[in-house]
Amino acid sequence: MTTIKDIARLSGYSIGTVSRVINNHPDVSEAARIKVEQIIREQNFQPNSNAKQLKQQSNSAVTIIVKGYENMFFEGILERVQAILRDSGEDVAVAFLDEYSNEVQAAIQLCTSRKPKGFIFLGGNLEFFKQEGMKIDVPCVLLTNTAGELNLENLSSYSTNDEEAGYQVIDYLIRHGHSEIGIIGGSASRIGSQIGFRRMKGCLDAFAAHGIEFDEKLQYEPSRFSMAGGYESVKKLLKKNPKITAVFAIGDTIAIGAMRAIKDMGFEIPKDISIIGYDGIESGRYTIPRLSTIHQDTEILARKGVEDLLLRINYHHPVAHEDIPFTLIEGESVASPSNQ
Amino acid sequence: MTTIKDIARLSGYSIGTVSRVINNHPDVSEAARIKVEQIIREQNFQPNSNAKQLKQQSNSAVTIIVKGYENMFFEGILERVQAILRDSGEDVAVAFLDEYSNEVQAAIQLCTSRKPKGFIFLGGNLEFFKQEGMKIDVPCVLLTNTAGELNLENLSSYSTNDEEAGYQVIDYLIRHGHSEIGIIGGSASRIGSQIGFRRMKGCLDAFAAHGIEFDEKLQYEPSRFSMAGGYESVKKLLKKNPKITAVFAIGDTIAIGAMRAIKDMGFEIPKDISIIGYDGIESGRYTIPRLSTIHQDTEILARKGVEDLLLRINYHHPVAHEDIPFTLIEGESVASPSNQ
DNA sequence: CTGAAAGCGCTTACAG
DNA sequence: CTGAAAGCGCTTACAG
Repeated sequence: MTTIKDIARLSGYSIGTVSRVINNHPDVSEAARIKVEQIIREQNFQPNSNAKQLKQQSNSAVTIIVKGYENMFFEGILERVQAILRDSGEDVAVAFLDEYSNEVQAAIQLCTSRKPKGFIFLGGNLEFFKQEGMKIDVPCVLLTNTAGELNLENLSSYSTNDEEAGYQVIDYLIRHGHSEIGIIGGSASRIGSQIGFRRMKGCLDAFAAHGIEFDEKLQYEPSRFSMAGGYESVKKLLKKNPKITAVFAIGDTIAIGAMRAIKDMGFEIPKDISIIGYDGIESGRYTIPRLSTIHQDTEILARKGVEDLLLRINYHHPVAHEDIPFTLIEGESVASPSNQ
Repeated sequence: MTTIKDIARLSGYSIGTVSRVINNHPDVSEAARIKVEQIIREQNFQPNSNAKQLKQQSNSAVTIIVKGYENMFFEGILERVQAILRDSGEDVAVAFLDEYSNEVQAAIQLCTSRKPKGFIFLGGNLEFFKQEGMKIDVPCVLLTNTAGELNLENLSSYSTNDEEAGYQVIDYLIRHGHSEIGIIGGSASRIGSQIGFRRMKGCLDAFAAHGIEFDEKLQYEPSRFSMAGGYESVKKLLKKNPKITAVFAIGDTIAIGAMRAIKDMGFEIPKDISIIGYDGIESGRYTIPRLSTIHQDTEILARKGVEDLLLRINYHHPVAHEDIPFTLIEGESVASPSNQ
């Protein structure tokens, strides 16, 4: 195997100088840089990352923590994040966690055993970060949830403005003539740290703005972020409240499960029941009928998240919290209620 | 940070002995083992994996190479493989590759730069493995394709019997009264190394067994393993051959895209056109109508693959090639042709 | 700008 | 069964 020693010997420079060239140190002569780079290319030399990391006291891998299995939206982001990271020469480790597990504790443990350079969280509960987020001693980025109010020195976040989007969804449904609107998804707890809560908050504002009442008991049903979750929760919801004419599923994965349940209950979408999702996943463009939804830009989310993390790992940039744009996509799953 | 040095000091034994305890070496006294293990527990000590791997000349991470973006079947396996590997205490790195890229070359490169312990391939082209598979110097497992005939010393494989399953699919459609059957998916090349080809082979046998002709020009259309691919390919197929009454998509992801296209062309499923997929992904149970398909057991696939890899990494077990069972799931997407 | 050298935290012959 | 020591391939003060 070719090591830095070989490159040193072959180039006529010392190991130290070769190392400096590899790491783009400024204090290297042009001549040395050119010569060393040439030899590296000739030998197709790859520095041993274990040795490098041993010195630098960190593992090369950026770890992506995905909260929830079979959440298709996260799968899409994961693919992009991984690809961008790889193009930047970074190693990528992945850990899938249950939707309800403590991702911060998992990260803390990984810090001592694997020493990753940084974390990207796909989904996260702010409550966990508030409790012991600072125990994670490497840069973190939270995607699809806002952590601005936590003000942690090691946590950036990028997400759509969930509140604003929630508002637009309900406003959109109301403008289509719906007044008995159901909402599914998220956990029932009112901690305010869950993504579902922020979307819900926007919904409530929209109901209030239109002077329409919203009875959580009769119009809300919690659900896991899965198709099975959506299937069960919408069934419960429509059974306990047959007056509902439109459903907002706070994730497309949930919405797709719900569509199937609505169909199984004998209703037509959107004639009998309208449904709108959130995320804008690829699958939603192929459902029958096509799913109306709030589209989050996966590409921007992934790119901003990785860029932020790398700048903080390599150049100690400060944390940032940014909204990324969203658009309401009109599919075929929303219509005016037929009894109008 | 606690290092092996601290454990040595605290336990009263040398670094060497501590290392032997950690690595379960036989030549350690019972007393030493107990004492050292106690201190390790007290200190919550985690060995530095970089140092370990530097010595052992390998990286801890098992790397999963996923061939193709947005292939929902692979995403499901990925989640399970990652979880099982993590439960075994293994680090997991992931690399998503384009469906048509050379995964073997990618692996060879990773070997020199990252030194993984082993690879799990989700999808793979046998041709690439035949050419330079032996250049990968760590154990490999190929999932969802059979590599038995290649007889490589470093490659195990687990998959359904694609030929048998392909046979059953066509047999099933023919028994439903279809004779003009279209097939979509896979690449047009007849190398015989692609998964599509094996399924196709079984299909051809079934046509022959029933004495029905199959004109590849008029009844086959290649497609990427994506919903967009399925959408486009079935459109082409039905345009060039309007007599088709049933379509076999060799992957559920393709099938879901195709269903949407069929609908957009003004046909009803299964009244006008029947469709059947392959894989048995979760999403197929929520489509409208539900997708009929060949179900591969993700759990078994993931578990066998990981088990095999670990046994070969740790105990130098021999390679294996095994068929895993499949079942034809009758959804709602296949009916008898209406003009019968 | 460059080189010699210490040291990161481990593993593993070697000697006893 | 145990310890002392070399060495894995790098990075980085330090000295010049």
